[in-house]
Amino acid sequence: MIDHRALIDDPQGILAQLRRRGIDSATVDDLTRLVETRREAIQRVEKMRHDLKVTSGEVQQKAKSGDMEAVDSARAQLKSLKAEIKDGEDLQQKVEVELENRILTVPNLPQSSVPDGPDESHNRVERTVGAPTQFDFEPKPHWEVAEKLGILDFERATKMSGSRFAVYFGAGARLERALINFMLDVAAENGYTEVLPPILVRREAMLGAGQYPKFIGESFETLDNEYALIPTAEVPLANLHRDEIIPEDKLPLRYAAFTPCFRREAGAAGKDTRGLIRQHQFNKVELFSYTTPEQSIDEHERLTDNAEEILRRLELPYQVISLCTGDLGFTSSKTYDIEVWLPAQNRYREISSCSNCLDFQARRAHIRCRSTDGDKKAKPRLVHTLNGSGLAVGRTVVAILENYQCADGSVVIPKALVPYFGGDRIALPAQ
RNA sequence: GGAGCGAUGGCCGAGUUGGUCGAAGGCGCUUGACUCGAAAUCAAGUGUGCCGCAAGGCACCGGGGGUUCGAAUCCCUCUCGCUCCGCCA
Repeated sequence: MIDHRALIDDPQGILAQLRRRGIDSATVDDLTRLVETRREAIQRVEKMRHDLKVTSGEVQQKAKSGDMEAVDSARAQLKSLKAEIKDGEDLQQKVEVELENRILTVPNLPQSSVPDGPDESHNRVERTVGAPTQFDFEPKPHWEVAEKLGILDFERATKMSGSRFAVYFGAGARLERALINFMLDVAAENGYTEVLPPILVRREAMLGAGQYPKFIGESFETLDNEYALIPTAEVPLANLHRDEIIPEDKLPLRYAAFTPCFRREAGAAGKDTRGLIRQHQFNKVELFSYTTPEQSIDEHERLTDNAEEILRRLELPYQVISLCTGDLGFTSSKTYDIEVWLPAQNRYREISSCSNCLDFQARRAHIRCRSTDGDKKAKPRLVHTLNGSGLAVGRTVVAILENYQCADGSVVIPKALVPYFGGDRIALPAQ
């Protein structure tokens, strides 16, 4: 959620930044008007409440002195004031609800270093690491590799769950598990505290993380609508410090969480229907940082590098791109996508997305920090939050199966993963 | 699932015949005095948000709603916690 104070202080500045994301001036004008209406409503109500308070005290004095006639007439008078206040409060609440509803649909302001552009074709490649894997045979898509090895079964998954699900068998299940452990260990080395959070959360948690109300249609909920299945561990991690004031010397706080993630993929009908790329349920290790406002720009680079480190250690070729304003996620002020090379698709595909939300999530979730050195009178400030996949596990399996496949159909296990996997190759099953 | 009890400031804990209570007291913390320094002692200060240029004002005693001129205090409801019973692992 953007800062509504800023709409009064610098509406032109806000408009200029939101324009880059395709928000028109009418929207900003509406919001600014609402903010001002709200202010007027508050001032009117507070004035009346003040009068009520003072006069109410006088009633007590009169009652004490036994002047019951004066008490009765004051009561009648206050009763009508009370009714006026009630009307004023209703109006104020109406304005505030409307402002809230409107402002919740406004995306975060992009950082100046974010490239402009309407769609992904304007994303900027920041760096490329490694070169596309070379083969002396035609590399197969991962689902063919996997089915031949007997480690992934998409058809049987439909028996219990329908499309966009997979069953892992044997070495496949083991590979997924090895990757999870490997990623969590690397995260721990980099200073992240491991967290195993609930994956069923209340709607307020979805709101706090910025998923709701915008993406209600993307989520799975329980039948009573009491709980939502998390679409990413970002949701529980962003709510971890709800309503807290964190001493600044504790920041940055870094967390890594392995969780399953659940997404309807409502807008993706027909896309990536084969294989592990786009599933309703997938595993992910998520990295999350809470920082002071001063730290977040640097932390964004660090967090992205921590995610890249997984690919470097697995010796998988990748590139890092900076999303343009039109491709930026709702809550993000700047996002780096890490894309891994997939030989069978002959292109790079997203395997991680690292975003700096600045104070956008913190404002909704009431997460603040306070200076710890000297200045005890310092006002609490909103923290900055950052998140990134480190990495999407299923897609990492895809990348390994495709990049490490051999002509005979077997798959080599990346060296860094051998101790976790307990072997250096997935061989074809004996006939 | 049934019955009962509870939720107050960083922590502990008063306040529940409604009235000046943002809230006693203690602890903790900050600053000052004393001290070579520390401890002890003494004094003062010590929540958050919103509106306001400011002075100041308004709100908040788990969340929401109600009664009343006036509610931390009364009523309803939700969430969370504890105790007992039942049920399940």
